[in-house]
Amino acid sequence: MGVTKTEIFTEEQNRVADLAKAFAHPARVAILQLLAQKKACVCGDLVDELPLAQATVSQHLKELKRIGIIHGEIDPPRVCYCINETAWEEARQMFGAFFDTVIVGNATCC
Amino acid sequence: MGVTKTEIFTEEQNRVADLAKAFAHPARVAILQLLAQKKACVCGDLVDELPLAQATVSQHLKELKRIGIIHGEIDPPRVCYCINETAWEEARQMFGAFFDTVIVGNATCC
DNA sequence: AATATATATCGTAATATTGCGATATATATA
DNA sequence: TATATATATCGCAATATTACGATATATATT
Repeated sequence: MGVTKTEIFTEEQNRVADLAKAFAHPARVAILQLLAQKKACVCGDLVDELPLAQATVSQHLKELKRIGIIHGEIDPPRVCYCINETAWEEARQMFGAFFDTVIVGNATCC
Repeated sequence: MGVTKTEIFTEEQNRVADLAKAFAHPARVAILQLLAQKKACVCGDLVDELPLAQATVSQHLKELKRIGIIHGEIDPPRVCYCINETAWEEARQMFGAFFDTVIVGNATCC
């Protein structure tokens, strides 16, 4: 169906999934890397760095904003995008906690 | 198009994106949590724990196997799934490194 | 006011994902 | 050999995602 049954999962599971979506496309990974390293901030610079159409980049930025991992500040006629450090920390915590739940070497069956 | 242009991104960017896909659906998050906490290992137990059809769970397991984050061991007629600890560590490293690339509080524009 | 610049949104096409019932497969047991 | 059990795969329908050209919007500059 392509329609995820979000209502049957916990808030945490849905949030982890949503945050993971920010990283689940190489273009968004590239955008986040550029923003994280402050190599680019202005939308147009991101478009220049990426081999994608302006409309496509804008769409990915919109998705990242929806997730909350970045925010944009209007500086007419430009828009400056930055990592939302609060959400970034939230993601770091969530994934960190997640990875720590595995007891390495504790395999009981396989 | 729904067709990602993987060839224009780096190996690392594509790998991060692929690993993130493992976490980018709440059902897969739930599966990984169950496996990580060893609350379930056998496919049928996962199906019992999740409010999804057996075919759907099997499909998610297949995707997780494709990514490499889990592996399955046949124990006829059952299949025991486990976290692939090597890939798990790879993911932990990759995301950890990624999160560390942000220079917190170093905003130059916004 | 007209124009240029930067970004967002619209519309559309192609492909991917999600979900499930039905069915296939493969092994153990009667 | 027939049957039961567990899992995988097939086929389909609905929805989501990705990508881009065209266009809209919004602000500066001439």
